[in-house]
Amino acid sequence: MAQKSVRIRDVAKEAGVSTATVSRALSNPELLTEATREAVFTAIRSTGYRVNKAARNLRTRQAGAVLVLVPNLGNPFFSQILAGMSESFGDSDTSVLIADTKDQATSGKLFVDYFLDSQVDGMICLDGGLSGHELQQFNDNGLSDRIVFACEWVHDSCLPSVRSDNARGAQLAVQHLFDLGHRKIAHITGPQENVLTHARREGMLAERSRLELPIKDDWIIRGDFSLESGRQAAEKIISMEDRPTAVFCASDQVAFGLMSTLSANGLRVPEDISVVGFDDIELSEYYVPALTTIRQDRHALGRKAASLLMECIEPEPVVPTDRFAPVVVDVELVVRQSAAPLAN
Amino acid sequence: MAQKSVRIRDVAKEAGVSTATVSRALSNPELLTEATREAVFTAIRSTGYRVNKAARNLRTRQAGAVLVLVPNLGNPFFSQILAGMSESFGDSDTSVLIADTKDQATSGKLFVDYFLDSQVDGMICLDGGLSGHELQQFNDNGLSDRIVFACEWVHDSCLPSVRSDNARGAQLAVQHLFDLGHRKIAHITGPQENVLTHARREGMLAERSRLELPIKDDWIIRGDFSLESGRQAAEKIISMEDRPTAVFCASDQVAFGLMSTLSANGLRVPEDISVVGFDDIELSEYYVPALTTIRQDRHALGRKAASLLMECIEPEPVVPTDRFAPVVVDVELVVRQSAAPLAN
DNA sequence: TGTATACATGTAATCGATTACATTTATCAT
DNA sequence: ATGATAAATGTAATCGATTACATGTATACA
Repeated sequence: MAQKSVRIRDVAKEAGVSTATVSRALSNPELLTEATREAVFTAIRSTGYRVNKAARNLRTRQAGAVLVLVPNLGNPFFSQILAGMSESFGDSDTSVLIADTKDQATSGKLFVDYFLDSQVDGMICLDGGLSGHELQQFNDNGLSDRIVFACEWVHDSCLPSVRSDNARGAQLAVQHLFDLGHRKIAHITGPQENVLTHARREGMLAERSRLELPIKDDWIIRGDFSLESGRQAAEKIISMEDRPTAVFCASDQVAFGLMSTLSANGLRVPEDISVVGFDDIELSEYYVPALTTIRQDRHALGRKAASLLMECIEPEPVVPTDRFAPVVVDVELVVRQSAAPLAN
Repeated sequence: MAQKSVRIRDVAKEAGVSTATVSRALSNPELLTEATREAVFTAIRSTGYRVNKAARNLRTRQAGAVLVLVPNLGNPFFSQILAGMSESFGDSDTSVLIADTKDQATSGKLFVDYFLDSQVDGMICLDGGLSGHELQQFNDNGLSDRIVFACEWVHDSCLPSVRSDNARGAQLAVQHLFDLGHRKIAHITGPQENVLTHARREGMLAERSRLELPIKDDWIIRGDFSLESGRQAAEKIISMEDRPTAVFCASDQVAFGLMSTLSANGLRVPEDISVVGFDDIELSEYYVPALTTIRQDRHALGRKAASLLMECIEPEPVVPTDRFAPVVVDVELVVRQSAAPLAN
């Protein structure tokens, strides 16, 4: 690639040892005598040697990289997760490839190809909506032990995953609204087949019936986590004859879309309608009004997913008995201004 | 990596040709007879052969990957750019590594290391704030012809770059406010050393003097593109005795931070203060009020940066005479609700 | 027919690091 | 002193694809 080419042989010559010894100094320093080790490292420094990753990868049959599949990079929700991951991968000099599952340009390529082309050793998938076909391919190629799901997961597959306590989040949201006096609580869901949609919807329904709140079918409005779906939900709500007084949204983005459109139609948040989101992305604090929401510890999600994956793809993976039990990360209610006591 | 190991030799045997022929079928199909080519591809399909990238990379001294340096992945501004890039890289099966320059976890690693470790062939840098030290290292290693800047760039370096017409954007913003009757126009800048800060500030100053608008030093408020800096700027503005009637912000995020805090302090946008942003991220349309802003064609920026880089790192790079002239992408004023006619 | 030329394909060296196995040296018990 | 054992290091095969060079074959032209 570059013009320089200090090879391991050059270092060996410089240090007066064999290439094997140099290699060992790098990967198993404890096998060497203090003295030789020193000599090798001195030679490495004086020659400016850097190991050639391609050669190493070829020989060790590893890629030194992992793939992270993100449903939508445009959603700022994901950045902190990626930061958490790079923290865990940090020292292991594993590179992180990021692919957007919604990206038209790359959609021709199957994700299993990254493995088959020996480009990555493992994958963290933030998209629970992988097609059964894709998953089947992972299975067929014996790759399913190199996948970790984070945030989302695949319903009733037993792949390892890290996730927030979604049901608990939904419960906190509904309870908060209940405590503020609200009884007519609507919910804007995520996309229909999504596992998060399901977990949050069930959590909210459970809490709603525990509190014996009235249930109306059209207070469950289908969305898809996007700003635009929040806008559409707002239009539905505006046109209802029996309007809810509060709305729990499956994501902060939905809440923004909702509030924006309510406001454009003269409905004030929180005076006329209270709104609670889910995620607590950075912007939530700076929206008008500041969004009351459920905080996911995105950094922890990323960090844990990364270390879980590293355990899986290590040469001698530790296989704890509960390998398939999802790692669940706590959520937290963040009270701001978008939900207020019911006016009467 | 996986257990399977169909090697090029296996394909060759299956097709009754030599490994060289198989290799040629893949990289220079036109060298082969129709018949042999067919035979090879049939064998490839029947064996399920996939080229081993590590081996190819080792032999060709290429990495088949590029690095994209992003100043802050949490800023949704960058996602569309990445999408644009992956569109350009799409067919060339180049992998894209993304690194966040603000990422603590990776900050120990110098970016030049990615090259020296032969992990990437080129780099697109969205951060003009690379230290002189880093840049020097690229020079020292003869790597400066493998870098393309996008959005930001390094002042007075002659590295190729793709950028928006920032001065024009600033001009459009000021002119729009002027047309609405505003004369007292403030500006919240980006970080002090940033090239965008400079370009936009100068653009706004030029337009302001062209229109013979009053100039007050404390109407130029230092920010850093972040939500938080918008909040701080709002506090300064609120406490001014001679308040501007309109504010042009160096980024949408700043505008959000600003509006959020103005609003929390009882100042209405746009009735009391008009606000114009810069970027047009997706959320701008859904803020309350919807943000009037300068749209950057992020997709085009990404697409062009990627193809520019590909030209640079091709085996026989085309060296157009104007290699160092920045590629400039048009901007556009998007009128929404955050800027309104001056009330009097 | 013979020779020059272009074209298609094969042979084998090569990219640079890792590691199984071999060898040497040091340590220790008998 | 001798052999056994462990520790340190070296030798050389290997990972899998690419490609310079060699070889073989077909075509054209004299």
